[in-house]
Amino acid sequence: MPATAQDRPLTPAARRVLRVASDLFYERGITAVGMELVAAEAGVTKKTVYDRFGSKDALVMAYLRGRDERWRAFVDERLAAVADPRERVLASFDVLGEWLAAGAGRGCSMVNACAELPDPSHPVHGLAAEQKAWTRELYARLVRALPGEDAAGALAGQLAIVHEGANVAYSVGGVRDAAALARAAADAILSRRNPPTREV
Amino acid sequence: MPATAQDRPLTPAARRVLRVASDLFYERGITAVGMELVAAEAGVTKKTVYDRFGSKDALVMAYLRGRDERWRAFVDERLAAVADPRERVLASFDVLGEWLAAGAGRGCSMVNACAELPDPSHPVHGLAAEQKAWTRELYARLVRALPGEDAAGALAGQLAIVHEGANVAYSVGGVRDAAALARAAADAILSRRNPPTREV
DNA sequence: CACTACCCATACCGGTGGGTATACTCGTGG
DNA sequence: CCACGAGTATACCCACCGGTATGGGTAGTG
Repeated sequence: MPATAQDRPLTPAARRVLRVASDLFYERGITAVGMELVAAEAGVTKKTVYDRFGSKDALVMAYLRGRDERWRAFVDERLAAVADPRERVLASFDVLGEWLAAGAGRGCSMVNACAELPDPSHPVHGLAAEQKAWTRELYARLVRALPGEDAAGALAGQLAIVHEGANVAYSVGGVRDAAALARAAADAILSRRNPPTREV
Repeated sequence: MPATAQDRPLTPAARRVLRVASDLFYERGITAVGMELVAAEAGVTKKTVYDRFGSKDALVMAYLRGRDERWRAFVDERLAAVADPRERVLASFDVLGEWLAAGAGRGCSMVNACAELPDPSHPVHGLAAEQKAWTRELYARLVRALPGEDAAGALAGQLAIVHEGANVAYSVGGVRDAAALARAAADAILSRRNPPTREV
């Protein structure tokens, strides 16, 4: 394991740097934000930033990992409160809607990062793929909890696509009710082989 | 109208520049590709590039407009060959699959451009929003052709989201059969209120 | 006490990138 | 015949950016 990936708890200054960098990278873009700005905004010297994180790439990875962690925790927490398996699938889109409304309307940080750092060998792409796989796995788990569902893989793939699409439609297309539309789409997808109890 | 938006036919050198720039911007990213490289790759001087296009932003806009035009023409041509209204909606996802397979796996140029140029006042965002609106309108038209469909708007929004999601799932998530999954999702969405003739 | 971890301040370097300036060539059409 | 549009070639400017270097300060701890 490379020494860059320190698992030691972050120092106070490093926490400030990471918090500021996360906001700046997400809202203004990774390439558009220089290390000088990050340091200044965090009330810290550039040297401190490089002492703690080593490089801009490493700071970017920390930013993306942190955001992803917060997102997963948010989803897990919200979905745990929903009992009905079918409703839990649909609730995931309400969660997305909440997340989108709370954010800066800049869409998925992973998608943005992949667009900004197009080199496929950049670690960002691995992280993004992993994140998308997590989403598919999430839906696979949720779908398997439905009564008598067999083709969990295909269904999960479809739901993940709807999920992704809502994100883009909201941020790039300006579709304010993207999450609601996505929920409706998911409802239709589920109703195909797995109609809600007592539907017409 | 600003003088920058010249409608005069492009000179041969300008065409070469635009073609080369389109490939480079799409495959390596807008920010990562400098004007010097574009000029060199097109066998042209930087001065020529600036004489023809005025600025990098203008060249980027021309690139995006051209790509969008090609995409729309491709869709229109392919869909015109499909007679059945319902099948035509589904065929739009086959068209997307073909387009994705032929491309460099770098996803939607509009989404990428918005990620790379996050300033909301940048003209790219307007263009991207317009493009997404076109997609929704496309699906609205296709849906209105279905027998007895009333809620065309909501359906079109859902289909557009699926469309967008397939694009992202393919390029960022590495889901090779994203288009097929999207088609299946669209089928489910349509079957909700508009089942195919003679279904179980 | 000395050592280490953490942090501040400032200056610097090499590379790159968007954009401009100057001066010359060549073909075409009024 | 000459003016003009298109293009070549080269050099240049300036700003910014990732990253480094040096050097000093303070608090906790064995």
